[in-house]
Amino acid sequence: MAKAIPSRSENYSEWYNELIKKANLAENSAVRGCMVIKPYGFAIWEKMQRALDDMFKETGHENAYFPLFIPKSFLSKEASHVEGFAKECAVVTHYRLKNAEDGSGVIVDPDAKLEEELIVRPTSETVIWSTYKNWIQSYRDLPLLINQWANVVRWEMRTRIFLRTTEFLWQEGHTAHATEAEAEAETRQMLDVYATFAEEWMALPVLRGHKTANERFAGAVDTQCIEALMQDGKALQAGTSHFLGQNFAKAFDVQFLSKENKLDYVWGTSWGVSTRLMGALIMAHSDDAGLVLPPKLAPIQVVIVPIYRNDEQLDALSEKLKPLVAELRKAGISVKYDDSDANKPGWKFAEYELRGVPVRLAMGGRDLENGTVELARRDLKTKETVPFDGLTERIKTLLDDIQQTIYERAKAFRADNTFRVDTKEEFEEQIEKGGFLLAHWDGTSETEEAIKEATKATIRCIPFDQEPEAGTDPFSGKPSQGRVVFARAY
RNA sequence: CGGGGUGUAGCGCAGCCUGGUAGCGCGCUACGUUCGGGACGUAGAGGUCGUGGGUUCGAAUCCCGCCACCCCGACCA
Repeated sequence: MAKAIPSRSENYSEWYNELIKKANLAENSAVRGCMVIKPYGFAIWEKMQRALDDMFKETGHENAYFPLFIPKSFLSKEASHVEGFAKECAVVTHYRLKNAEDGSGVIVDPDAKLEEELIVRPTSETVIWSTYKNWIQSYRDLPLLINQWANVVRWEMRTRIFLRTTEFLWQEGHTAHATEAEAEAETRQMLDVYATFAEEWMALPVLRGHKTANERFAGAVDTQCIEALMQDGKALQAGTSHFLGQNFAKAFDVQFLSKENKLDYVWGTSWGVSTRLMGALIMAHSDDAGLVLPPKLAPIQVVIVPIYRNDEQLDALSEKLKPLVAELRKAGISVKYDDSDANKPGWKFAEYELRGVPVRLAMGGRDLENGTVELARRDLKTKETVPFDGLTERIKTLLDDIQQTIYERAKAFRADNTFRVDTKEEFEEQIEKGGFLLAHWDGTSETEEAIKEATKATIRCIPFDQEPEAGTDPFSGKPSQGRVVFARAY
């Protein structure tokens, strides 16, 4: 047991950190708060990117790229936007280094001070809207549907690998529309894209809803989000979509001539998901033996382990297994055939469990005689001996089943950890245990703040499917029209 | 930014209190035996003890500064 990780119940954060390291997803870097994403981890991110990118394209978006640096003056054009991000911006002040006179190394050349300082983008609304001003003149230029894949920097006080790093990777969509209704529809459409991606690809059930004013994106009129529940009972915001109204259009003077020859400001949206999704993926499904990956995002879907005593046996197994590898690949399944002599089968079994490979196929001398293989599934940790013939179909079905089972399991977990609470006492007791709390809220920021102060819980969202229900806020005693979702969050 | 903890071989740690030849386990290399749930033997390689100063005949060990990382809180995707 050379590579065991701590259990979730022992220490959830240590389990999370160790799992990421041991499964070769990522590691901390020489730079504070920044991570190195390792090949295995990046392969998962690439699969996420691919799936999302396809969905963006299907909904009519195009990719582009805008600069890493933002002139300081841009950021201050939208008042609430700058207020939201000012505290966490990295600033470039100089453009040259030189050797120190005393030979102690390189120093910043004081003569190379930038006239206008540059901000490393914490998000790109400002630089993009300053560009849109030039791109948009007429209603014929609209809608403008752009996405970019990029890195951003937010100087956070406390970082946590994948969940909150100083630099992270993401995509940010930025669209401009002729009408308010169209921009609102776009905001909702992209949130639904995220929800579909989370549920169908990540096997992660999510709640969809609006953020409260407190939790809203700096510069947005409305922020919509998908919220997921992690195994430790904490909530995680997995994606956001913002209706920007005409805020950025006005800040950057982006106007267009309508069909009626009237000049008006365009309506905007922006939406994003980040490498934080990796954290969500890990925390939602994995267990004490390691990662559990949904087949649709697993870099390796099937690992094949031959069990042999000598070269002759390996040759005999390979002769049987290599055509299977080819057949599985032809069926679009990613397969690793691990015939390396470096480790014993038992070691390999543990290793691939740690790395979350959904299906393991083992074949030894006995199987060869019987025309069978051993098929093991990572999600349930069960295994069965099955006929060699018809394996490709069987594995395809199995992968689908695993994808479904992981999703259902996460959904059941969420159902078991969602509670309707009606009194302050119930609320305070339950929030300590974790989970989503459905409680009445009087709609005021003051009460929301007070609840956060008292319980560390925030309103994760006002669900789209909120049922109208008369009640009273358990904290303020004031009337409420419906329940919102509270939780402690990452 | 507050509170706590840790920095010694690739990884995990002991040694520090009480200064005196830098150690253990895993991993790594070679060879042999093994191989159906994290194998074993033999022989090896590998460390300016985070960093800068100080005390001392002598510092991983004592003193001061700095840096980094982790955990817990306040801010955030």
